[in-house]
Amino acid sequence: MKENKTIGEILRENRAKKGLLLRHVSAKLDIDTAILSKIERSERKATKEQILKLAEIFDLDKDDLLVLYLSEKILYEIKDEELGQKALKVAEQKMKYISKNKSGN
Amino acid sequence: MKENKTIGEILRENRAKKGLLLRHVSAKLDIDTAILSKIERSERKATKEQILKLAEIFDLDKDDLLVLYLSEKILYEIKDEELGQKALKVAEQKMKYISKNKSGN
DNA sequence: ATATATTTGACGTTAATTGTCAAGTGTAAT
DNA sequence: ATTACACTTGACAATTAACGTCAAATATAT
Repeated sequence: MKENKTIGEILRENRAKKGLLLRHVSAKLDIDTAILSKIERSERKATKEQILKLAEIFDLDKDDLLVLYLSEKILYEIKDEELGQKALKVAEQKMKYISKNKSGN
Repeated sequence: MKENKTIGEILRENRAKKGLLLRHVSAKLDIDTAILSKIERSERKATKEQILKLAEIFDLDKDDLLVLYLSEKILYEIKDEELGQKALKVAEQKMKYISKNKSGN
């Protein structure tokens, strides 16, 4: 039973839970409501900074939200690629290799 | 015993193996030698089209090279992120979920 | 020293991202 | 049915990043 909501869906749910309007939240982000609307409907991507602010606004765990955000960014890169799955696995391998060989490890 | 060459290193090795100069290969790609030089030293990313041409030029398996290319693109997205590993895993989960729910599956 | 191959960095151009704005749609209450 | 409000949509502008050229600098070999 895996959850599989988009970050946009999560943002919208949390905004509703707090009883906030697009207007309120977008003001805090200092952007037009139009953009926030699009972010919530996955029509646009948020910036990292916006994600961090949103985590604050909704009292969500920043790391959790960031992980979700980054995973969507990754998927965006390979969404139209046949070889996406394989590329992901190779990326993981490389990542492990890199962190193994980090100084101070 | 994992190989861990960059795509740039692979390209340079293969160019050497064929005894070709930057000039020769870059001409086929229709770009300046400067760019190819940078690609080989991982200072620039190639485009997908360039990767496909390079696979042809060096008689390499296109899928293999593309997977490598995509994996580097993915890593590029998260290279400075603490949460990169986690994001990759989540991306893989999502990816599986997506392909499960594809039509004609 | 010349010649050739590669590298470097300053600089355009193009394309993608991020945003605004104004008009449009949906919904609920008067 | 018109007013009011929340949200959505699409055309457009501004900013940033990607992609390229070019000419000068550096290396390497003859």
